[in-house]
Amino acid sequence: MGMSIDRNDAASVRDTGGPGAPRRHSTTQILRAAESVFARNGFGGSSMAAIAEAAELPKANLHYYFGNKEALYCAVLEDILSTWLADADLWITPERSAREGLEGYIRAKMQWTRSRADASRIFAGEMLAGGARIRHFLEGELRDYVARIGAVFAIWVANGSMRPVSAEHLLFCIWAMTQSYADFAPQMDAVLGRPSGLGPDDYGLGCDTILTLVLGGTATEKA
Amino acid sequence: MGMSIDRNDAASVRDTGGPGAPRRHSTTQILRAAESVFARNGFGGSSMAAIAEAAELPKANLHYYFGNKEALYCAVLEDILSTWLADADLWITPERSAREGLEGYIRAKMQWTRSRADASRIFAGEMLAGGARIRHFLEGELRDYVARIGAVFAIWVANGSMRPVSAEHLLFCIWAMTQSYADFAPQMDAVLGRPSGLGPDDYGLGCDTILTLVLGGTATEKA
DNA sequence: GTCTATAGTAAGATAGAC
DNA sequence: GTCTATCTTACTATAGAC
Repeated sequence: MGMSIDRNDAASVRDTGGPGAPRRHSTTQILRAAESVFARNGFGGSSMAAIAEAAELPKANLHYYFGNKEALYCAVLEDILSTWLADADLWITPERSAREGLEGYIRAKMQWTRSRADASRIFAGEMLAGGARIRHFLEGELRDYVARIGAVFAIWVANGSMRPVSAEHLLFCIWAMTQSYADFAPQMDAVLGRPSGLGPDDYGLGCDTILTLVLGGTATEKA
Repeated sequence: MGMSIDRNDAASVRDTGGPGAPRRHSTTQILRAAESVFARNGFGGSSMAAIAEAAELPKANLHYYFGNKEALYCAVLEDILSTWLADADLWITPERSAREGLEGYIRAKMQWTRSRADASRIFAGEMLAGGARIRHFLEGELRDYVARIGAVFAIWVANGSMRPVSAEHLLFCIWAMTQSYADFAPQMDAVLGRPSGLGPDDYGLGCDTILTLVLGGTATEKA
């Protein structure tokens, strides 16, 4: 009467790398396809059939692995949120100066936006929809994260390397600017005349512009 | 064999204020409801039934006035785009200093975001979806608008009231920051602990933060 | 575990009475 | 012009063969 390892229940299978490998392959394939489809069409605008086609898998497999559309969408969201909070604890520390910390954080956020553009779009779409499905994240982890960063900002202000600003609103601004390079990409492509998307130089100039604003607006000469 | 004025074709009826009044009332009602529903659910996630219910009108009336869902959505978009370009020509002028012009422009954009939050969300949603329906706007009017503003920025740089920055990227940043106060409202509500939405003080502090960044990063002492 | 076939439902759109 | 009833399609989800 030990635990059955191979029963037909999606949640129970261990990711051992052996028998779980095909499952891992399928779920990864599905999650990847779902991220791409949800990013463009939002939750309501995406069909399970479209995701199945993008994943090159029969429609029924999606239900086998994730149950229903809502659960699949939430799985995609969870995957995104798990990477969203990275980088701050690395860069926003009392040991660094405001200038050094903010620059590192902004560059890291910009890199996240570039490497995970669809994730950024799904996050934005969920916000437009009211954010009900990530309430626990917004009011819990994210709020704590902002408080933690705010505490470091306060230290930077105290030791004179940062001008006093609202930590919350400064972060809102940084997130808005960096993520807009994914969320509003069509606008930028059109204005800059890049029919096939922005290139490294565009992201570089965009990042420099954000740094100019944030450092110019917050860092002191001492920073 | 003259033109028939009162035939049952939606496009042919003049908006004279007399017989056209009920039509105007219905179309306004529908557009208002559609803006609210599309803002939250995107194009694909919104149903004609939901819009009809919000407009307190039978579903068939929507098709009578707008033909189909796509046309209704585009009508909403057109209405939004027609107000999006306002304010720049008023504030971004060579006669003003960089500081004065940018501050006026940013305050106006922030006011637009507050008064037309759903419009901002629909614009964002269309961008997430790829922006195919507003290509002509992005590549035409918007691009010209950016070029016009860029010319004034160049003058400001030349007369020493502005530090050299990329006009395009600076505008991207300003739009991203101001519009995020509508698009990402749930995030801000959660982080700031405002269950019933941001208040005037929050928008004031947000606007001040944006001004600190933009003016601190671009305006010279001379501005 | 994988896939085909299908049940059940919701959506866009229209016909036709009033 | 307005609204009810309905047609047709597309979607979510599942049953059941393999």
